[in-house]
Amino acid sequence: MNGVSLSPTSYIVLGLLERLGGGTSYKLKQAIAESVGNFWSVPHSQIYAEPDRLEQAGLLGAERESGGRRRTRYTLTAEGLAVLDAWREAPADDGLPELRDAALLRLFMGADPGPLAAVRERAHRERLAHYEAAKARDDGTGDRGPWETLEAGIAHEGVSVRFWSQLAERHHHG
Amino acid sequence: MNGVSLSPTSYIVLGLLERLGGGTSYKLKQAIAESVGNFWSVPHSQIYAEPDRLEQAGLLGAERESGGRRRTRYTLTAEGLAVLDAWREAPADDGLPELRDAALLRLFMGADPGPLAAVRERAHRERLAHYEAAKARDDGTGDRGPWETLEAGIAHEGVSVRFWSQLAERHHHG
DNA sequence: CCTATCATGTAATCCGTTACATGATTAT
DNA sequence: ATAATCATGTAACGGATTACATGATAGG
Repeated sequence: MNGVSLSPTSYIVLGLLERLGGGTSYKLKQAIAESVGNFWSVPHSQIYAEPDRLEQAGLLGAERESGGRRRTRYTLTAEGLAVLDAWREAPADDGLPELRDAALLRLFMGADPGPLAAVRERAHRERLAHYEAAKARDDGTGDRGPWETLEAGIAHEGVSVRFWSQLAERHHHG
Repeated sequence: MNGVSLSPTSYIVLGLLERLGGGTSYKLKQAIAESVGNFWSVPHSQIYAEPDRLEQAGLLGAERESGGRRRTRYTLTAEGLAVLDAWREAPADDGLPELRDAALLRLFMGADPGPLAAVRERAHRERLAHYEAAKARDDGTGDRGPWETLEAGIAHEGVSVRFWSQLAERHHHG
């Protein structure tokens, strides 16, 4: 029982390395960008720093190239897999998420809703379209997890579009 | 034009101090807890640290008690108000928010949806009820901003309840 | 009076943001 | 060859998280 405390970023790294069967930080970066990054992004400097920490903790093994690109390839250790499994099976004691929407913050603090709503409506419509395209490309044969979270994303983008478009309507002639 | 770069936390402090007409960090803490903190919380240590920074930057004035509780009372300076106004009037160039829901992360990474969904459905229902109670208490005479953001919160909690309850249904017998 | 909770901060550490830097490929 | 972009990191800084600490006030 070593007491390393792991962050969501840690589990993203562990989980994707499991799915990919190991890989470099750059590989992770790509994998995040097109999947989990849609609802939980990780800056690329962290994608290089975090596997290092996990290696120190014994959850990853690393092989470093000496020549060429000198890249480092990480793989899950048995302990890393155990930790990942334990996290998946643990009771979900996470706190509820917050919206943390900077546009809502401006609105709350008294910004003019008109321009704000117009900009946000467009942006959310685009993201919604992007998610729906991704869903259309999905043939349903892969893991369930990513598919479910995509559904969640679509649902939330839907209400965002409705919220901002209604707000825009109430303010576009005033 | 001094180049202090302000964070969302900064604007929360500035905006609430404007609304409250000045106050101590503890007063801010309470004000955040019952309003903007619902979608953008700030840890209490930051609520003590941030006004200090803003004072250094000349955006707040501070009066420190010498006896008793030795508390510090902050007020907006003219420059602070100008900065707050500029932010409210600026084009909304903020990036879209991310869900960053730890339960979605577990789901994505392969956790069993059943227990997860049951727990989250309950939690979101409670928060939804809490928001709706707050809405019922609102007599509509106050600022629009908080009311609009409350609407946004209700809408998002609604889809969260639907998402997790549907997921729970699909998994509660198997 | 004693204890619990309110009120008010400070400190250590860690993580995220941003910027810097540079070697490898690919395209022209 | 040269330029562009891909790939792979490092470093500095600041803000967030977490823990520690302690003086006031209220309730019993």
